[in-house]
Formats: sequence, structure tokens, C-alpha cells
Amino acid sequence: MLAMALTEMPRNANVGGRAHACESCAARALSICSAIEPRDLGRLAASRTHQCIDAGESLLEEGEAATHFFNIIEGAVKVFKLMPDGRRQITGFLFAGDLLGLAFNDTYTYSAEAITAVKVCRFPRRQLERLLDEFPKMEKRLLAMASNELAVAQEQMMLLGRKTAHERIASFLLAVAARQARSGRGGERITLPMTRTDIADYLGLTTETASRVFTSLKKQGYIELETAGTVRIADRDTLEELATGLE
Amino acid sequence: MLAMALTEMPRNANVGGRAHACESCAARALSICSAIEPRDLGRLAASRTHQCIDAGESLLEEGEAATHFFNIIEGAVKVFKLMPDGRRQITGFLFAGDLLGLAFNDTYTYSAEAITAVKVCRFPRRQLERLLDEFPKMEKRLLAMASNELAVAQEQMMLLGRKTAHERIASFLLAVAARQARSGRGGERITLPMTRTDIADYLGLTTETASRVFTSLKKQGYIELETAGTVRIADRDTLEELATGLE
DNA sequence: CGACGGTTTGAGTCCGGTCAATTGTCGTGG
DNA sequence: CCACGACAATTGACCGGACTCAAACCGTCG
Repeated sequence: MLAMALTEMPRNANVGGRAHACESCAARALSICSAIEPRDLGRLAASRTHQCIDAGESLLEEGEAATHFFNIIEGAVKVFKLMPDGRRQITGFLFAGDLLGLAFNDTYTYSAEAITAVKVCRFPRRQLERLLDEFPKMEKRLLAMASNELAVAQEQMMLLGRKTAHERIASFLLAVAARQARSGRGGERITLPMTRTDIADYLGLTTETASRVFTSLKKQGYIELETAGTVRIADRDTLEELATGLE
Repeated sequence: MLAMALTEMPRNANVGGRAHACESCAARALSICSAIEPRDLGRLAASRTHQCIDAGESLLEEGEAATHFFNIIEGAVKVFKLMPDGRRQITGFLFAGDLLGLAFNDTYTYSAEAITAVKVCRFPRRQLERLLDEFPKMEKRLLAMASNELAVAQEQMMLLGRKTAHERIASFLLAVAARQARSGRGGERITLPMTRTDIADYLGLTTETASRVFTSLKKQGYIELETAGTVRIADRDTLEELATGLE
């Protein structure tokens, strides 16, 4: 069912740089370059599957057997949970370099969907488990990553439980800016690949409120909206005060 | 500063069953009974410190150097984050058997305070790191725990971002009931050691709203309030429908 | 018994949600 | 090239659930 939604990349897309591309992909996938010997990367690469997913397609669904995990090579992904009546909470956005599906349960506890067209590298979970036995340093790395994610999750609880709509949007914009700065694109100009509805579902708001707050921040001169998806941070200091609740 | 707030248990409190008590405590602390050889537990026990903390006292504070972690032997603890203006989000409640402070950052990213009088077993973090090198199985265990906590955190985001006040309280009561059933005390009668304000700060509500919802659920016959802190779940099915959003 | 902290209840307000209409954007096909 | 349709974003009017402020109640403990 999952496989149906996914499109295998044509074999020859990789011809030429195949081994190298996949080794580096494998290494990045596990963020354990320092923990694995380069010569061992080939084995990982052997069982990888490159895939392209269209915007809007599902990568995995809550409740499904957790058989694989993904390394996002390109594009943006949203991770979310649904209530029976359709209410949705997006628990995170993932971008190039992020890992998806690293659950240690039998089934996924969340769904994931492509926001833009996405390239991923898919690994069987069993493979990972074998690797963990072999390279204990990887486990430590994963533990650190999980610990970090947990801290991020707690910060998000603070946002969802206690911040106002303005504070939420300000926090969100700064977080995206920080993330995009970390991964190359520096500067005050940030790109929002997700819709206002996605942003709202991430921040516990409605589309309308999210939109209104964007307009309000623009009118106050804190941000500029070149298009709906391109934001320039005009007054970072004030935005930061807003985000932390000092304003 | 942290140490000031803590009261060393009198040495002789442990005389007699010392070694045994602390070995079992150490084992429980790490939830790795299956991963550590019994004869190795003594080393862990050697560096443990038993402590008693009064209700209301702080166990650790956000920003402090993360030098120790704790095993809660008895009592209830709240974990929370604060905003500069005093807004508070409680990110979790911990009870006997739970671990606290297992961060892999240099400083704690949250504060923790005793709700009731609490007995803890305190370990230096360095000790843990040495053990992790020695017993790789522990790492896997910790990874599974972290992964599980992450799933719980995402569930809480759903609650904070999308559920109504009634749904939040219903979810909370059922979660506490499940937790108390798991740790022995079965049945429909649950104990809430925390105040209404704590519950509200955990669920992203105000004290008043929390209280009103309790009264409302009581009037509808879904729960009974023997005292403010003792709740009998009278209609679990309806409460479950409420919690999941089917009602 | 009286003081104190926690809980409950009441009255009124407001922030963010709902419903609805309009505008903007972009890809497609005539 | 432009008209059209689909979907996202914005804006407006109104509503209501949860918040605020304030008072009363209750249980516990000195």
C-alpha cells in the first residue's frame, strides 16, 4: 500500500556515480560518519532504495508496520497525527538531511506526507538494527538525536500550551530561519514550502488566524511578505522578544 | 545550589539492607536489569546517593549543568518550562520508577519540582556514560525509552494543539488511570497528587477552566469526586470517546 | 478557632474560531 | 496570449469557549 504511492527512481538515474552517491547517502542517513568505517558504508548502500515522491503523496501512515526508515535527500515533509473527526496536529516538518521513521515501536505512531516533491533514501529497519549491534557509536549518536528531539518537542508543548497566536508565528518564523541558516541558505529571507493550513496545524491555530497574524506582523513592519511563501525578517530583535514572550 | 535544596538521607537509614537496596535501586534506575550482570550492579550502587525532597522543593532547574540524573523511588514530580513572564508549561509528571534528567545536553532544558515528598536515587551522569560504553544493551534500552517518550510527547502536542478543555481533562484522567493501573493500583479509583493549577499547566488551561470541567464531568456522571484529589471513573467508555474526540 | 492554600463558582471580556465572501496565484488548454 | 478552473490566501462579520477578575467555599493544620 505504501509502495503503491511511491515511485521507484529509474535504475539508470544512478548509473555513473552510483556507489559514491549511495555511500554518502547512507552515511548521511545515519548521521554517523564518525562512527562507521568508510569501507563499511558499501553494505548499507547495497540495500538502500532511492525514491521520488510527489507533493501531497504519503510516505507512511500511522498504524502501519514500521518496516523502513527514510533519509530525506531533498524537499520538505510534514509529520502529523489525526483525530477521528479530521482534526490534525502537525508535530514536525522535515527537510533535506533529516531522518524519518526512526521508531522503535512495531508500528508508526504518526503519518508523514510530502509537502513538495521529495527525494528520499529508504532503508529497511532490520538493516539498521544489525548495524546498531555492529557499531555501538551509532547508538549513542541516535540517543543524542532522540534526546535533542525530545527537547524540541517540549519547547513545542510550551508553544502550544501557553503562547499567543502572535508568539507562535514569531517563534515559528525564527525557528525556520535558524534551520535554513544552519543548512546553508543564510540571511533574513526564508522560504516556507508549506501552506498556511500546514503552519496553522503545526501551531495549533486555524488557517485564518495564521493568515491574519502574518498580515498583522507585516503591517507592524516586523516582516515582509514577498509572496505568501517568501518571508523577509525585517525586525529580528522585536520578533525574538515576541517569540519569547517579552513583548 | 541544587544541593542546598536537597536533604541527604541519614547514613544509617540504609544500614542493614544497604547493598541490596541500592543494587535493586540501581538496576531499576536504568531499567536495564536484563542488560547488566547482577555482579556489576554493586559498582553502580557505590556512587548512588539516596535523597529525600520535600513537596515543593526543586530537584533541578532549567539551564543548570546537567551533572546528575535521578531515579524516583517514591512520590510525584512535575517537569516544566517557564516563560520570562511566569507562564508555565508542565511537560510531564513523573512517579515511582521513572527516570529524571537523562539529558544528553550540557545543561538541563527543563526544571523539575517535587509535588509530594519524594525519595530519589541520584547518580552522576559520568557514571552513566561509562556504563553505556560497557553495556551496549543499555543504550538500546535507553533508545527505546527515548523513542517511547517521543511518541508520548507527540500525543501531548495533539492534545495541546487540537483538543477542547473537556477532551484534555478526559485524556488526562484516562492516562493517569492507565499509569496507576500499570504500577499496581488497579481499578477505577485514581489519585491526583498534583493541584488543579498543575493539571491546568500540564493541559494548557487555567485553574478555573480545569476546575469547571471537573465539575461538569461530575454533573454529567462520568466521574465522581470523592475529594479534589481522588477521582472515581464512573463511565470509562464515554470518557474514552470524549478523549479521542468521538463524542 | 482562625489563617492559609487550594478549589469552586460567578460575571463579564476577549482572543481566536467559524462561516462566508473575495482576492490572488498558478497551471492548463483553447 | 488569454480565459478558465482549482486551490491557496486574505479579509470581514460574528460567535463562543476559554480566560480574567473577583468572591466565596472548603479542608487542613497550627
